[in-house]
Amino acid sequence: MTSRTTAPTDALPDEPAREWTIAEVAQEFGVTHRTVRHYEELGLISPERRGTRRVYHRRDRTRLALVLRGRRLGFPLEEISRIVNMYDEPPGEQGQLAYLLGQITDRRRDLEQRRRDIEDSLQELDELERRCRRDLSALEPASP
Amino acid sequence: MTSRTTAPTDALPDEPAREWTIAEVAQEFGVTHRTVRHYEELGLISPERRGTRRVYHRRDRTRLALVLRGRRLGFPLEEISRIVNMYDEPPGEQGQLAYLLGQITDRRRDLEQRRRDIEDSLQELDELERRCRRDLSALEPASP
DNA sequence: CCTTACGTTGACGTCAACGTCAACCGTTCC
DNA sequence: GGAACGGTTGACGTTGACGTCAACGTAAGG
Repeated sequence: MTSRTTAPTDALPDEPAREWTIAEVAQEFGVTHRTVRHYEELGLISPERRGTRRVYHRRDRTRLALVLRGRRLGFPLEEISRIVNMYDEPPGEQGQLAYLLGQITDRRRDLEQRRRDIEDSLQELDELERRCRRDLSALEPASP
Repeated sequence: MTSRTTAPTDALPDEPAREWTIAEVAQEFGVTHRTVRHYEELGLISPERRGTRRVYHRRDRTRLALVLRGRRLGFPLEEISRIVNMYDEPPGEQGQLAYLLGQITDRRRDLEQRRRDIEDSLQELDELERRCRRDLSALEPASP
C-alpha cells in the first residue's frame, strides 16, 4: 500500500520461491500483457515455460522493474536491453570487464546530463510558480 | 567551447538582434533541418517568414533549447508543447492561473520521480563498477 | 460435457518522430 | 545567363513501441 500500483519491489523472506502468471505481473507493474510479451520478444525478460504457459519468477520481476525504470527515463528498449544485461553477466575476462567499465562511464555521463536537465527544469518551474502566485495575488488581494 | 555542439544558450549583448537561418540553428543545436521544420509543424517554434524563407530569432532558439531539453528527458513532443507554452503565455485570469499551478505541480511530481529513478540508477552503476573493478583486480594483482 | 476464464500465437494496425526524395524557387557569383 | 547553393513544399517511408483482433489451447467448475 506504499505506492499506487502496489510497488512490487518486494523480496519477502516468507515466500521462498513464488511464481506469477502474466496477468499478475502485468497488473502489479501497471502494464498490459502485450507489453510484457513484447519485452520478452526483445529478450528483456525470459520467463520459464511450463508447457505453453509463461511462469514468472523474482528474477523476471527484478528485470522488469529495471526495464520500466529505464522506460520512465525515456531510454529506448534496445539500450535498456544492453543495460539490464550488464547487470547479470558472469564476471567475464579482462576485455569484457574493460568494455563494461566503459559502458558504465557512458551511462553515468548520460544520467548526469539528465539530472542536470531535471534540476534546471525544476528551477524554472519554481520561477514560473512564483510569477504565477504573484500574478494571482495581484488579482485578489484578500482570499475570498 | 564548453560543450560538444557549441552550446547555443547564449545571449551576447553585443549582437543586438541577430537572426539565423535554418541551417545555422540546425547545426548549432545538433539536429537536422527536417527536425526543425517538424517542430514548427507541431507549433513548437514559429520563426518569422521573410518571403518564403524562415528567419530565426533568439526567441526561437530559446524555445528550441527548451524543446531539446525535454526531448533529452524523454518527454513526448505534445507534452513538451504544453510545457513550453506554459512559459510565455500572458498572465491570464484567475482560472487560467489556477490551472497553470496545477500543471506545475504535476510536472514537478514527474520530474522528481525521474530524479529518484536517476539517483537509483547511478547508485546501482556505482555498485556495478565496484564489483567490476574487484573482479578485474582479482585477475591481475599487479598492473602489467 | 459445456461454458468460462485465462493464456498463447501470429499478424496486421497505429502513432510519434522524424528520414528521405523529388521537384521547385530565388540569390549570387563567375 | 547559367550553374551552384541554400531554402521550401509536399509526400511517402521507416522505426520503435506497443494496440488490437482472430483463432485457438487448456484447466477448472458446475
